[in-house]
Amino acid sequence: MTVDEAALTPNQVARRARVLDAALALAAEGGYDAVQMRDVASRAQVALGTIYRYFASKDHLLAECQLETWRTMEERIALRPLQGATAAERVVELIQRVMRGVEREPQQAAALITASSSPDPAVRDCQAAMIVLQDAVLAGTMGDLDPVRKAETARLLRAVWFTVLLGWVNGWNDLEAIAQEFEVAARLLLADAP
Amino acid sequence: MTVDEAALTPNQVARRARVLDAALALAAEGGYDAVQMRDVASRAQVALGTIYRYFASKDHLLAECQLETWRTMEERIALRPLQGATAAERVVELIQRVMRGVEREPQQAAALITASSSPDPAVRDCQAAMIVLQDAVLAGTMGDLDPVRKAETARLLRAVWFTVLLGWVNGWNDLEAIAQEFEVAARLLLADAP
DNA sequence: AACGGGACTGGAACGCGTTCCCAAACCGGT
DNA sequence: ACCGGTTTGGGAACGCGTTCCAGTCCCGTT
Repeated sequence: MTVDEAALTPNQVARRARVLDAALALAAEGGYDAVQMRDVASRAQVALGTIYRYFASKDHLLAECQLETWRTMEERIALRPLQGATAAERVVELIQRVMRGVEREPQQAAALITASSSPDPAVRDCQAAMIVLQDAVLAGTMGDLDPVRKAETARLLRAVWFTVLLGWVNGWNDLEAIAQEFEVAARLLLADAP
Repeated sequence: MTVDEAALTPNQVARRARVLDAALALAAEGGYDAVQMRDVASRAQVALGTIYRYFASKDHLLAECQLETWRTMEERIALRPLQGATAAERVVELIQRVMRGVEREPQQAAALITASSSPDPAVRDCQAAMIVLQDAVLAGTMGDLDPVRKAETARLLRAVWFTVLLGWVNGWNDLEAIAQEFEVAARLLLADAP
Protein backbone atom coordinates (compact mmCIF):
# COMPACT_ATOMS: atom_id res chain seq x y z
CA MET A 1 0.00 0.00 0.00
CA THR A 2 1.09 3.58 -0.58
CA VAL A 3 4.09 4.27 1.57
CA ASP A 4 3.60 7.84 2.86
CA GLU A 5 3.87 7.92 6.68
CA ALA A 6 5.32 11.39 7.03
CA ALA A 7 8.92 10.18 7.22
CA LEU A 8 10.03 10.63 3.63
CA THR A 9 13.65 11.17 2.72
CA PRO A 10 14.37 14.35 0.75
CA ASN A 11 14.74 12.25 -2.38
CA GLN A 12 11.33 10.77 -1.81
CA VAL A 13 9.74 14.14 -1.28
CA ALA A 14 11.27 15.26 -4.56
CA ARG A 15 10.12 12.15 -6.39
CA ARG A 16 6.59 12.58 -5.14
CA ALA A 17 6.58 16.20 -6.21
CA ARG A 18 7.92 15.30 -9.66
CA VAL A 19 5.12 12.82 -10.11
CA LEU A 20 2.47 15.35 -9.10
CA ASP A 21 3.97 17.96 -11.40
CA ALA A 22 4.14 15.57 -14.31
CA ALA A 23 0.51 14.62 -13.83
CA LEU A 24 -0.56 18.26 -13.67
CA ALA A 25 1.42 19.11 -16.79
CA LEU A 26 -0.04 16.25 -18.80
CA ALA A 27 -3.52 17.08 -17.56
CA ALA A 28 -3.09 20.70 -18.61
CA GLU A 29 -2.01 19.63 -22.08
CA GLY A 30 -4.56 16.98 -22.90
CA GLY A 31 -7.00 16.42 -20.05
CA TYR A 32 -7.80 13.25 -18.19
CA ASP A 33 -7.09 10.82 -21.02
CA ALA A 34 -3.70 12.37 -21.69
CA VAL A 35 -2.59 11.57 -18.17
CA GLN A 36 -1.28 8.11 -18.91
CA MET A 37 0.63 6.47 -16.12
CA ARG A 38 3.52 5.43 -18.38
CA ASP A 39 3.87 9.02 -19.54
CA VAL A 40 3.66 10.39 -16.02
CA ALA A 41 6.40 7.96 -15.04
CA SER A 42 8.76 8.88 -17.84
CA ARG A 43 8.14 12.61 -17.52
CA ALA A 44 8.73 12.42 -13.78
CA GLN A 45 11.84 10.29 -14.34
CA VAL A 46 10.45 7.58 -12.16
CA ALA A 47 9.62 3.93 -12.74
CA LEU A 48 5.98 3.12 -13.39
CA GLY A 49 5.78 0.89 -10.35
CA THR A 50 7.16 3.62 -8.14
CA ILE A 51 4.18 5.86 -8.78
CA TYR A 52 2.03 3.17 -7.23
CA ARG A 53 4.10 3.29 -4.06
CA TYR A 54 2.97 6.89 -3.61
CA PHE A 55 -0.51 6.83 -5.10
CA ALA A 56 -2.94 3.97 -5.13
CA SER A 57 -4.36 4.76 -8.55
CA LYS A 58 -4.46 7.29 -11.35
CA ASP A 59 -7.56 8.84 -9.83
CA HIS A 60 -5.87 9.03 -6.45
CA LEU A 61 -2.87 10.79 -8.01
CA LEU A 62 -5.07 13.36 -9.71
CA ALA A 63 -7.29 13.81 -6.66
CA GLU A 64 -4.18 14.53 -4.64
CA CYS A 65 -3.28 17.19 -7.21
CA GLN A 66 -6.73 18.66 -6.84
CA LEU A 67 -6.46 18.72 -3.07
CA GLU A 68 -3.15 20.52 -3.40
CA THR A 69 -4.56 23.20 -5.70
CA TRP A 70 -7.49 23.65 -3.33
CA ARG A 71 -5.16 24.17 -0.42
CA THR A 72 -3.26 26.92 -2.21
CA MET A 73 -6.57 28.44 -3.28
CA GLU A 74 -7.65 28.57 0.34
CA GLU A 75 -4.42 30.33 1.30
CA ARG A 76 -4.91 32.88 -1.42
CA ILE A 77 -8.43 33.55 -0.17
CA ALA A 78 -7.11 34.02 3.32
CA LEU A 79 -4.44 36.44 2.10
CA ARG A 80 -6.77 38.62 0.10
CA PRO A 81 -10.22 38.34 1.64
CA LEU A 82 -13.43 38.72 -0.30
CA GLN A 83 -14.89 42.20 -0.48
CA GLY A 84 -18.59 41.95 -1.26
CA ALA A 85 -20.97 43.74 1.07
CA THR A 86 -23.43 40.89 1.52
CA ALA A 87 -22.88 37.19 2.06
CA ALA A 88 -24.38 36.43 -1.36
CA GLU A 89 -21.99 38.83 -3.06
CA ARG A 90 -18.97 37.42 -1.28
CA VAL A 91 -19.91 33.85 -2.10
CA VAL A 92 -20.35 34.73 -5.77
CA GLU A 93 -17.03 36.52 -5.74
CA LEU A 94 -15.42 33.42 -4.27
CA ILE A 95 -16.71 31.27 -7.08
CA GLN A 96 -15.58 33.79 -9.65
CA ARG A 97 -12.08 33.71 -8.28
CA VAL A 98 -11.95 29.95 -8.42
CA MET A 99 -13.45 29.91 -11.89
CA ARG A 100 -10.71 32.17 -13.12
CA GLY A 101 -8.28 29.39 -12.31
CA VAL A 102 -10.47 26.90 -14.13
CA GLU A 103 -10.58 29.08 -17.23
CA ARG A 104 -6.82 29.38 -17.20
CA GLU A 105 -6.31 25.62 -17.47
CA PRO A 106 -9.65 24.12 -18.48
CA GLN A 107 -8.38 20.70 -19.44
CA GLN A 108 -6.42 20.37 -16.25
CA ALA A 109 -9.38 21.46 -14.17
CA ALA A 110 -11.64 19.01 -15.95
CA ALA A 111 -9.19 16.18 -15.39
CA LEU A 112 -8.90 16.91 -11.69
CA ILE A 113 -12.64 17.20 -11.26
CA THR A 114 -13.18 13.94 -13.11
CA ALA A 115 -10.68 12.13 -10.92
CA SER A 116 -11.94 13.54 -7.68
CA SER A 117 -15.48 12.45 -8.35
CA SER A 118 -14.33 8.91 -9.03
CA PRO A 119 -15.83 6.06 -7.00
CA ASP A 120 -12.33 4.65 -6.56
CA PRO A 121 -12.06 3.98 -2.82
CA ALA A 122 -8.49 5.27 -2.82
CA VAL A 123 -9.89 8.74 -3.52
CA ARG A 124 -12.21 8.82 -0.52
CA ASP A 125 -9.87 10.54 1.87
CA CYS A 126 -9.10 13.27 -0.66
CA GLN A 127 -12.78 13.78 -1.28
CA ALA A 128 -13.47 14.05 2.42
CA ALA A 129 -10.65 16.54 2.88
CA MET A 130 -11.87 18.66 -0.02
CA ILE A 131 -15.39 18.68 1.31
CA VAL A 132 -14.20 19.93 4.67
CA LEU A 133 -12.06 22.56 2.98
CA GLN A 134 -14.79 23.81 0.69
CA ASP A 135 -17.44 23.90 3.38
CA ALA A 136 -15.07 25.82 5.63
CA VAL A 137 -14.22 28.38 2.97
CA LEU A 138 -17.87 28.81 2.01
CA ALA A 139 -19.02 29.11 5.59
CA GLY A 140 -16.15 31.47 6.25
CA THR A 141 -17.33 33.93 3.64
CA MET A 142 -20.82 34.07 5.06
CA GLY A 143 -20.16 36.47 7.91
CA ASP A 144 -22.18 36.10 11.05
CA LEU A 145 -25.25 34.02 10.71
CA ASP A 146 -26.66 31.25 12.81
CA PRO A 147 -23.85 28.64 12.78
CA VAL A 148 -26.20 25.78 12.00
CA ARG A 149 -27.77 27.57 9.10
CA LYS A 150 -24.35 28.66 7.94
CA ALA A 151 -23.14 25.05 7.85
CA GLU A 152 -26.30 23.88 6.08
CA THR A 153 -26.10 26.61 3.50
CA ALA A 154 -22.44 25.92 2.88
CA ARG A 155 -23.16 22.26 2.21
CA LEU A 156 -25.95 23.14 -0.18
CA LEU A 157 -23.86 25.66 -2.04
CA ARG A 158 -21.07 23.12 -2.32
CA ALA A 159 -23.51 20.62 -3.77
CA VAL A 160 -24.68 23.11 -6.38
CA TRP A 161 -21.16 24.11 -7.21
CA PHE A 162 -20.02 20.53 -7.57
CA THR A 163 -22.95 19.65 -9.78
CA VAL A 164 -22.52 22.55 -12.16
CA LEU A 165 -18.78 21.93 -12.36
CA LEU A 166 -19.37 18.30 -13.21
CA GLY A 167 -21.99 19.46 -15.67
CA TRP A 168 -19.37 21.58 -17.33
CA VAL A 169 -16.84 18.74 -17.42
CA ASN A 170 -19.46 16.42 -18.88
CA GLY A 171 -20.53 18.97 -21.43
CA TRP A 172 -24.05 19.89 -20.35
CA ASN A 173 -23.31 23.50 -19.62
CA ASP A 174 -20.70 26.09 -20.41
CA LEU A 175 -18.60 28.13 -18.04
CA GLU A 176 -21.05 30.99 -18.15
CA ALA A 177 -23.90 28.79 -16.98
CA ILE A 178 -21.84 27.73 -13.98
CA ALA A 179 -21.57 31.25 -12.68
CA GLN A 180 -25.22 31.97 -13.35
CA GLU A 181 -26.51 28.86 -11.70
CA PHE A 182 -24.36 29.45 -8.69
CA GLU A 183 -25.60 33.00 -8.41
CA VAL A 184 -29.16 31.78 -8.43
CA ALA A 185 -28.36 29.43 -5.58
CA ALA A 186 -26.64 32.15 -3.60
CA ARG A 187 -29.56 34.48 -4.13
CA LEU A 188 -32.16 31.92 -3.07
CA LEU A 189 -30.23 30.75 -0.04
CA LEU A 190 -28.71 33.99 1.20
CA ALA A 191 -31.36 36.53 0.28
CA ASP A 192 -31.56 37.84 3.83
CA ALA A 193 -27.95 37.46 4.96
CA PRO A 194 -25.73 40.48 5.68
CA MET B 1 -21.68 3.99 -34.58
CA THR B 2 -24.64 2.76 -32.57
CA VAL B 3 -27.33 1.71 -34.97
CA ASP B 4 -30.64 2.69 -33.31
CA GLU B 5 -32.67 4.88 -35.72
CA ALA B 6 -36.11 3.79 -34.61
CA ALA B 7 -36.49 1.11 -37.31
CA LEU B 8 -35.43 -2.00 -35.42
CA THR B 9 -36.66 -5.44 -36.38
CA PRO B 10 -38.41 -7.37 -33.60
CA ASN B 11 -35.29 -9.49 -33.19
CA GLN B 12 -33.27 -6.37 -32.69
CA VAL B 13 -35.63 -4.97 -30.13
CA ALA B 14 -35.39 -8.25 -28.26
CA ARG B 15 -31.60 -8.32 -28.45
CA ARG B 16 -31.37 -4.79 -27.15
CA ALA B 17 -33.68 -5.62 -24.28
CA ARG B 18 -31.68 -8.75 -23.41
CA VAL B 19 -28.52 -6.68 -23.23
CA LEU B 20 -30.12 -4.11 -20.93
CA ASP B 21 -31.54 -6.85 -18.71
CA ALA B 22 -28.22 -8.63 -18.51
CA ALA B 23 -26.47 -5.42 -17.52
CA LEU B 24 -29.06 -4.68 -14.85
CA ALA B 25 -28.82 -8.19 -13.45
CA LEU B 26 -25.05 -8.13 -13.24
CA ALA B 27 -25.14 -4.67 -11.71
CA ALA B 28 -27.61 -5.85 -9.07
CA GLU B 29 -25.37 -8.78 -8.19
CA GLY B 30 -21.99 -7.11 -8.01
CA GLY B 31 -22.16 -3.43 -8.83
CA TYR B 32 -20.31 -1.48 -11.48
CA ASP B 33 -17.21 -3.67 -11.62
CA ALA B 34 -19.25 -6.82 -12.00
CA VAL B 35 -20.80 -5.49 -15.19
CA GLN B 36 -18.12 -6.80 -17.52
CA MET B 37 -18.89 -6.50 -21.17
CA ARG B 38 -17.91 -10.11 -21.91
CA ASP B 39 -20.30 -11.31 -19.22
CA VAL B 40 -23.08 -9.03 -20.40
CA ALA B 41 -22.60 -10.47 -23.87
CA SER B 42 -22.72 -14.09 -22.83
CA ARG B 43 -25.64 -13.60 -20.44
CA ALA B 44 -27.58 -11.74 -23.12
CA GLN B 45 -26.66 -14.44 -25.67
CA VAL B 46 -25.15 -11.86 -27.93
CA ALA B 47 -21.67 -11.40 -29.38
CA LEU B 48 -19.46 -8.89 -27.62
CA GLY B 49 -19.16 -6.72 -30.71
CA THR B 50 -22.93 -6.62 -31.09
CA ILE B 51 -23.36 -4.78 -27.81
CA TYR B 52 -21.30 -2.00 -29.29
CA ARG B 53 -23.71 -1.71 -32.18
CA TYR B 54 -26.40 -0.71 -29.68
CA PHE B 55 -24.39 1.13 -27.05
CA ALA B 56 -21.28 3.17 -27.53
CA SER B 57 -19.67 2.14 -24.25
CA LYS B 58 -20.22 0.39 -20.96
CA ASP B 59 -21.17 3.68 -19.36
CA HIS B 60 -23.61 4.42 -22.13
CA LEU B 61 -25.23 1.01 -21.67
CA LEU B 62 -25.65 1.56 -17.93
CA ALA B 63 -26.79 5.15 -18.36
CA GLU B 64 -29.46 3.90 -20.74
CA CYS B 65 -30.56 1.49 -18.02
CA GLN B 66 -30.72 4.35 -15.56
CA LEU B 67 -32.78 6.45 -17.94
CA GLU B 68 -35.18 3.54 -18.33
CA THR B 69 -35.61 3.10 -14.59
CA TRP B 70 -36.18 6.84 -14.23
CA ARG B 71 -38.88 6.76 -16.85
CA THR B 72 -40.78 4.02 -15.07
CA MET B 73 -40.28 5.89 -11.81
CA GLU B 74 -41.88 8.96 -13.35
CA GLU B 75 -44.87 6.91 -14.51
CA ARG B 76 -45.32 5.50 -11.04
CA ILE B 77 -45.25 9.00 -9.58
CA ALA B 78 -47.87 10.07 -12.09
CA LEU B 79 -50.08 7.09 -11.23
CA ARG B 80 -49.99 7.58 -7.47
CA PRO B 81 -49.35 11.27 -6.81
CA LEU B 82 -47.57 12.59 -3.77
CA GLN B 83 -49.72 13.43 -0.81
CA GLY B 84 -47.86 15.88 1.44
CA ALA B 85 -49.64 19.10 2.34
CA THR B 86 -46.76 21.47 1.57
CA ALA B 87 -44.31 21.56 -1.31
CA ALA B 88 -41.46 20.68 1.04
CA GLU B 89 -43.30 17.63 2.32
CA ARG B 90 -44.12 16.41 -1.17
CA VAL B 91 -40.58 16.84 -2.37
CA VAL B 92 -39.27 14.91 0.61
CA GLU B 93 -41.82 12.20 -0.02
CA LEU B 94 -40.67 11.99 -3.62
CA ILE B 95 -37.10 11.40 -2.58
CA GLN B 96 -38.18 8.80 -0.07
CA ARG B 97 -40.01 6.88 -2.74
CA VAL B 98 -37.01 6.91 -5.03
CA MET B 99 -34.70 5.96 -2.19
CA ARG B 100 -36.81 2.92 -1.45
CA GLY B 101 -35.85 1.66 -4.90
CA VAL B 102 -32.22 2.39 -4.20
CA GLU B 103 -32.35 0.45 -0.94
CA ARG B 104 -33.89 -2.52 -2.69
CA GLU B 105 -30.94 -2.87 -5.09
CA PRO B 106 -28.11 -0.78 -3.71
CA GLN B 107 -25.35 -2.20 -5.87
CA GLN B 108 -27.38 -1.76 -9.00
CA ALA B 109 -28.28 1.79 -8.08
CA ALA B 110 -24.66 2.61 -7.35
CA ALA B 111 -23.56 1.17 -10.67
CA LEU B 112 -26.12 3.17 -12.61
CA ILE B 113 -25.27 6.37 -10.77
CA THR B 114 -21.58 5.83 -11.38
CA ALA B 115 -22.12 5.31 -15.08
CA SER B 116 -24.46 8.20 -15.53
CA SER B 117 -22.04 10.64 -13.98
CA SER B 118 -19.29 9.51 -16.32
CA PRO B 119 -17.55 12.07 -18.53
CA ASP B 120 -17.87 9.66 -21.45
CA PRO B 121 -19.35 11.77 -24.26
CA ALA B 122 -21.58 8.89 -25.29
CA VAL B 123 -23.47 9.38 -22.04
CA ARG B 124 -24.28 13.04 -22.60
CA ASP B 125 -27.68 12.58 -24.18
CA CYS B 126 -28.79 10.28 -21.40
CA GLN B 127 -27.61 12.79 -18.81
CA ALA B 128 -29.47 15.58 -20.53
CA ALA B 129 -32.64 13.51 -20.72
CA MET B 130 -32.41 12.58 -17.05
CA ILE B 131 -31.89 16.17 -16.03
CA VAL B 132 -35.01 17.21 -17.90
CA LEU B 133 -36.95 14.35 -16.37
CA GLN B 134 -35.83 15.05 -12.82
CA ASP B 135 -36.37 18.77 -13.05
CA ALA B 136 -39.83 18.18 -14.45
CA VAL B 137 -40.78 15.75 -11.69
CA LEU B 138 -39.38 18.01 -8.99
CA ALA B 139 -41.05 21.11 -10.38
CA GLY B 140 -44.24 19.11 -10.79
CA THR B 141 -44.43 18.32 -7.08
CA MET B 142 -44.11 21.93 -6.10
CA GLY B 143 -47.68 23.02 -6.68
CA ASP B 144 -48.26 26.54 -7.79
CA LEU B 145 -45.41 28.87 -7.29
CA ASP B 146 -43.81 31.43 -9.52
CA PRO B 147 -42.68 29.33 -12.52
CA VAL B 148 -39.24 30.85 -12.61
CA ARG B 149 -38.62 30.23 -8.97
CA LYS B 150 -40.05 26.74 -9.36
CA ALA B 151 -37.57 25.94 -12.11
CA GLU B 152 -34.67 27.41 -10.17
CA THR B 153 -35.57 25.52 -7.03
CA ALA B 154 -35.98 22.29 -8.96
CA ARG B 155 -32.49 22.65 -10.42
CA LEU B 156 -31.02 23.35 -7.01
CA LEU B 157 -32.78 20.41 -5.41
CA ARG B 158 -31.61 18.18 -8.23
CA ALA B 159 -28.06 19.35 -7.64
CA VAL B 160 -28.29 18.54 -3.95
CA TRP B 161 -29.85 15.21 -4.63
CA PHE B 162 -27.24 14.28 -7.19
CA THR B 163 -24.41 15.28 -4.89
CA VAL B 164 -25.64 13.33 -1.91
CA LEU B 165 -26.34 10.29 -4.07
CA LEU B 166 -22.84 10.42 -5.47
CA GLY B 167 -21.59 10.91 -1.95
CA TRP B 168 -23.33 7.71 -0.98
CA VAL B 169 -21.91 5.83 -3.97
CA ASN B 170 -18.45 7.10 -3.15
CA GLY B 171 -18.77 6.23 0.47
CA TRP B 172 -18.83 9.62 2.21
CA ASN B 173 -22.31 9.32 3.60
CA ASP B 174 -24.86 6.63 4.31
CA LEU B 175 -28.41 6.33 3.06
CA GLU B 176 -29.74 8.05 6.14
CA ALA B 177 -27.63 11.14 5.55
CA ILE B 178 -29.03 11.43 2.03
CA ALA B 179 -32.57 11.81 3.25
CA GLN B 180 -31.52 14.23 5.99
CA GLU B 181 -29.46 16.42 3.72
CA PHE B 182 -32.21 16.54 1.18
CA GLU B 183 -34.74 17.50 3.82
CA VAL B 184 -32.52 20.36 4.90
CA ALA B 185 -32.41 21.60 1.34
CA ALA B 186 -36.15 21.32 0.94
CA ARG B 187 -36.70 23.18 4.19
CA LEU B 188 -34.33 26.02 3.30
CA LEU B 189 -35.64 26.41 -0.23
CA LEU B 190 -39.33 25.79 0.23
CA ALA B 191 -39.97 27.17 3.70
CA ASP B 192 -42.74 29.44 2.48
CA ALA B 193 -44.26 27.31 -0.29
CA PRO B 194 -47.77 25.87 -0.03
C1' DA C 1 -37.03 -18.69 -54.72
C1' DA C 2 -32.64 -16.37 -55.52
C1' DC C 3 -29.88 -12.10 -54.44
C1' DG C 4 -27.33 -8.59 -52.21
C1' DG C 5 -26.20 -5.73 -48.45
C1' DG C 6 -26.28 -4.95 -43.84
C1' DA C 7 -26.19 -7.28 -39.08
C1' DC C 8 -24.41 -10.99 -36.05
C1' DT C 9 -21.01 -14.44 -34.34
C1' DG C 10 -16.72 -15.96 -32.52
C1' DG C 11 -12.52 -14.79 -31.53
C1' DA C 12 -8.18 -12.34 -31.98
C1' DA C 13 -5.98 -8.01 -31.08
C1' DC C 14 -5.04 -3.43 -29.03
C1' DG C 15 -4.58 0.23 -25.26
C1' DC C 16 -4.01 1.55 -20.80
C1' DG C 17 -4.44 0.98 -15.74
C1' DT C 18 -2.53 -1.99 -12.58
C1' DT C 19 0.36 -5.74 -10.68
C1' DC C 20 4.52 -8.54 -10.37
C1' DC C 21 9.30 -9.78 -10.43
C1' DC C 22 14.30 -9.35 -10.03
C1' DA C 23 18.38 -7.00 -9.96
C1' DA C 24 20.53 -2.54 -8.78
C1' DA C 25 20.56 1.60 -5.80
C1' DC C 26 19.71 3.71 -1.38
C1' DC C 27 19.61 4.42 3.64
C1' DG C 28 20.10 4.13 8.63
C1' DG C 29 22.80 1.67 12.07
C1' DT C 30 27.33 -0.59 13.24
C1' DA D 1 33.32 1.57 4.99
C1' DC D 2 30.06 -2.44 5.54
C1' DC D 3 25.34 -4.77 6.05
C1' DG D 4 20.58 -5.89 5.99
C1' DG D 5 16.38 -4.00 4.80
C1' DT D 6 13.73 -1.29 2.01
C1' DT D 7 12.94 1.32 -2.20
C1' DT D 8 13.55 2.00 -7.04
C1' DG D 9 14.26 0.94 -12.02
C1' DG D 10 13.13 -1.62 -15.93
C1' DG D 11 10.12 -4.28 -18.05
C1' DA D 12 7.03 -8.20 -18.61
C1' DA D 13 2.39 -9.69 -17.59
C1' DC D 14 -2.60 -9.42 -16.52
C1' DG D 15 -7.55 -7.66 -16.80
C1' DC D 16 -11.05 -5.46 -18.97
C1' DG D 17 -13.04 -1.99 -22.21
C1' DT D 18 -12.95 -1.46 -26.93
C1' DT D 19 -11.93 -2.41 -31.83
C1' DC D 20 -11.29 -5.36 -35.85
C1' DC D 21 -11.87 -9.11 -39.00
C1' DA D 22 -13.68 -13.10 -41.67
C1' DG D 23 -17.27 -15.96 -42.17
C1' DT D 24 -22.33 -16.70 -41.60
C1' DC D 25 -27.08 -15.31 -41.02
C1' DC D 26 -31.13 -12.35 -41.59
C1' DC D 27 -34.23 -9.51 -44.20
C1' DG D 28 -36.24 -6.63 -47.71
C1' DT D 29 -36.13 -6.62 -52.90
C1' DT D 30 -36.67 -8.52 -57.43
